[in-house]
Amino acid sequence: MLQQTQVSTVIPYFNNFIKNFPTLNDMAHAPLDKIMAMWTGLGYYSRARNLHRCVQEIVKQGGAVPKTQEALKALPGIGEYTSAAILSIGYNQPYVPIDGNVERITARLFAVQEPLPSSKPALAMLAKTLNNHEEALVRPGDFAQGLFDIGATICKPKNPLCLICPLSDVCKAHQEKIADLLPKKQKKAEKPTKFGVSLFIQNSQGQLLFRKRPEKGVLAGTMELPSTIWSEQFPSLEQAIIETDCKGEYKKLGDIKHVFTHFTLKIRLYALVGHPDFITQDQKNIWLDLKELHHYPCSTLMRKMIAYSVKT
DNA sequence: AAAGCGTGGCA
DNA sequence: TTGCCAAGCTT
Repeated sequence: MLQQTQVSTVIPYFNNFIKNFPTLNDMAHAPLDKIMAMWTGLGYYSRARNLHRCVQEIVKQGGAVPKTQEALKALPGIGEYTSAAILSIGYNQPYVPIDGNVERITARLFAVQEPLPSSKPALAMLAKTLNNHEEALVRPGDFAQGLFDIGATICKPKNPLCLICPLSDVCKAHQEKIADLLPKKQKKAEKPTKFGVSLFIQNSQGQLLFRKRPEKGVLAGTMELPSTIWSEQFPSLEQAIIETDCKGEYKKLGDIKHVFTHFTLKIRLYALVGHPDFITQDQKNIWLDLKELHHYPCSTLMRKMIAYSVKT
């Protein structure tokens, strides 16, 4: 959960997961659908599948979380960082988990001028030397937590609080008064904007028409309103009706904007006038009361669209 | 190996 | 408003 996600965001999700799945065994035997539904709003939905597969694999192997980095990294969703975090915090082994905080601290401590991400290997080499002190090696977990907390609260990306930093004595960037300029970043490509049309379709019982997105790609496996693919410009309503196979008379509701990591999305919303007579009950068409939507995985984008449609 | 993959908070 | 960034992993 914490991968690329702030602690304050994770806490309520974490508590809910622990309540529903007190043991690895509980989660391993839960349906993926339930885990996906509980992940609603947290983003990066492949993490939910990986977590489920990971727990199932551990239970299959006997139920003990592996104690070697090699075995941990072989599990779905666990890479260099997470394996090191488990080993240091969970098993008190002398690993240094290298996240964005540790990279930033390291870049400043050693005044690394090379920009991210190409400096990652060099920063990793340097970061792995940070625990070469007796106190650090006695309590590897506390040492790792300490690095995270310094990064999050003192050695911040902007306006680092060097005046109260316990590392300022040994920080090369601070000595050179360039802490706030590091780490340097390579320029990112400009975000493209994509456009789509989505349809708000309610039946006579007040249920909404949903479909399930493909298991790969953006928002994989989450529920969505019938939608066109997202392309270079707004598709016409006619195109949307053909593409979604939802014939009928529609009225325009308005446009919604949503920002993803690597593109911006603009969605034009239409609502069906009256009730549909064209939708057959089949595999891809799913009618849901809004009250039962929480049993299904649903992106924040889709919740935004639904809220907008209901209000309009 | 570079790109794909969410969302929310904050300057 | 916009851009940055967060306890990264996968392909």
